Amino acid sequence: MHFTTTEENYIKAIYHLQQGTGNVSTNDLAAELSTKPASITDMLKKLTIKKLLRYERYKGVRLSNEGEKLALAIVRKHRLWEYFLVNTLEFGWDEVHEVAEELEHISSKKLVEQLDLFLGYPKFDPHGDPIPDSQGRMAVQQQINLIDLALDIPAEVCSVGSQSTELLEILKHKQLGIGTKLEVKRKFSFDHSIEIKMKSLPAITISQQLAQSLFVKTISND
Amino acid sequence: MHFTTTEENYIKAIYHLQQGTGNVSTNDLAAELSTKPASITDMLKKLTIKKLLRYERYKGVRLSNEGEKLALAIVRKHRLWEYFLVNTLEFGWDEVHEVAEELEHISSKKLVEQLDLFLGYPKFDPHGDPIPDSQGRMAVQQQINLIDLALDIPAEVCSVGSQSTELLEILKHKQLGIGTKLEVKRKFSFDHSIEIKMKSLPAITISQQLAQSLFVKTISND
DNA sequence: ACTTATTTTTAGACAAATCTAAATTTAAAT
DNA sequence: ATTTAAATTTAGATTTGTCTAAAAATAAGT
Repeated sequence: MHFTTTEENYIKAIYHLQQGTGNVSTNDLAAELSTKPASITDMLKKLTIKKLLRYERYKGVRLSNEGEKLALAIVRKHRLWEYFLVNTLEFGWDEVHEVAEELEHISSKKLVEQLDLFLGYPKFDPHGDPIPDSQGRMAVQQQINLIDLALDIPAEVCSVGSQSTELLEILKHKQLGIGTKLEVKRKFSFDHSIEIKMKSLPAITISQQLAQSLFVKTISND
Repeated sequence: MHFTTTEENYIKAIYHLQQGTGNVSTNDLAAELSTKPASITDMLKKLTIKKLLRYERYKGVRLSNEGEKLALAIVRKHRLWEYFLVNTLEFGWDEVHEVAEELEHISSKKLVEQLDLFLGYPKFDPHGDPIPDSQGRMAVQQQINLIDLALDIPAEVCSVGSQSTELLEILKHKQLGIGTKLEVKRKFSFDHSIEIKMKSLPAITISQQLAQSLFVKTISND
C-alpha cells in the first residue's frame, strides 16, 4: 500500500505524541502539524479507513500495529538520512533536520537498506536518537537529562531537546553542541541552575531551562 | 521561488522534448506525462504566469531562460543521484531511474553541492548522460550510435536508448549492458543487422533496431 | 477552396487536503 | 446538577491537479 507525504506526516506526528501514555488529542495534533483541528478530524477518518489507527470520535487516537510499523519505517529513514548527511556529506548536526524531513518520504525499500549497509548499520543518529533497524527494533538510550547528571561525572552531550532557533542560538553562544564533553561542578538549589566545566574553558553557569533541554551520556575518562 | 513536484515534472518533460528544434506540442507532452491534453493546457497557463515558459495558444511551448535553468537543476540532481546509487550504494545501472525520479525533487541546494563534492564531481551518469555542473554547463558526449561504429574499433557501451522492460530483457539475454566492451565485426546491408564480438564470448548478431538503441564510445585497446 | 480530420482549448466536474464558522460533545466549575 | 468553558466535529467553501465532453482552431485531402 502507498501513502502520501501528508499521510506519512500525520502518522509520524501521532507516533511522536503518543510516546508513553494515553491517546493523542486532536488539538495536540493540530499544534504539532500547524493545521486546524478540523483538518485533523478529516484526516483521522481517512487514516482509520486505511487501518493505520484506532480512532473514536471525541476520544482521541492511537496508532494500530500497521500504523506503528509505518511510523517506525519513516523514523528509520529520517534518522538514517540525518546520519548520512552529517557523516558522509559533512553537514552540521543542526542543519540536517529539514532536509531529512524531505528525504524520509522517498519510498524505495532497497534505497534504505543499501544506505544502512553503506553507513555501517549505525545505532544512533547525530542527535543521539536511536535508529530503528529494518524490523523496527531500536537500541535503548542510556541518555539522561543534564539536570540529573551527578557531580564530577564526565559526560558527553548527545541530544538536544528541540531544534528551535532560540535554543540553537544560546547553545552556539555558550559553545555547547552535540559531542561536547563536560562535567557538572555545582548545583544551586535556589534556581536549579548548574555550573558546568568543559575542557580548556572556564566553568560556566547554565539555567535550569537550558540544562533540561540537554541530554548526555556518561563517558569513561580517558 | 518554490515549485511543486508536478510542476517540476512538466518542466523536465518539456526540456527533454524540446531538445533540438521547434516548439513542444500539447499532445506530445500529454503522451510523455501520461495525462490528457486538457490537463496540459491548464498547467501550461499556470507555468506561463510563473514565467518558466513561453506559450501561445495552439502554437506549442518552449522553456524560458528561467525554465531551462530549472530543468538543468532537476536533470543535475537526477543524474547525480543515479551516480550515487550505482557507485556508492551498489545499485545496478538498470534499477536507479525510478528512485532518482523521486530524489530529484529534494530541494536542498546544499545537499546537491555536498553530494557532488562527495562523488568527486562526476561528468557522466551511469547511463552515459552528462551531468550538468552547478552552473548548468555539461560535457559534450562523444558517444556514437552503435550502428555507426566502424569495424574492428574497440568500444564500450555507455548509454542505452530507453529504459523499457522489453529493451532491458533482450539486453540481459544477450549479456549486453552499460560498460560492455565490444567490436563490430561485420555489417549486413540486407537488413542492417551487425555482428559484434565481446571478449571471451562467441560473436553474435544483433538487429538494426537493437544496435540503434545502444550508444558507445571508442576505447584505447589496452 | 471546401470539407474532413486532427489538435488544442474551454467549460464544468471531481478528489485531496485544507480552511472558516457553526454545531455538538465532553470536561470543569460553581 | 446546571451552567460555562474547552475541545471536537460537521458543513460548506477553496485550491491544486486532474478528468470528460463539447467547442474552437489548425492542418490535411481532394
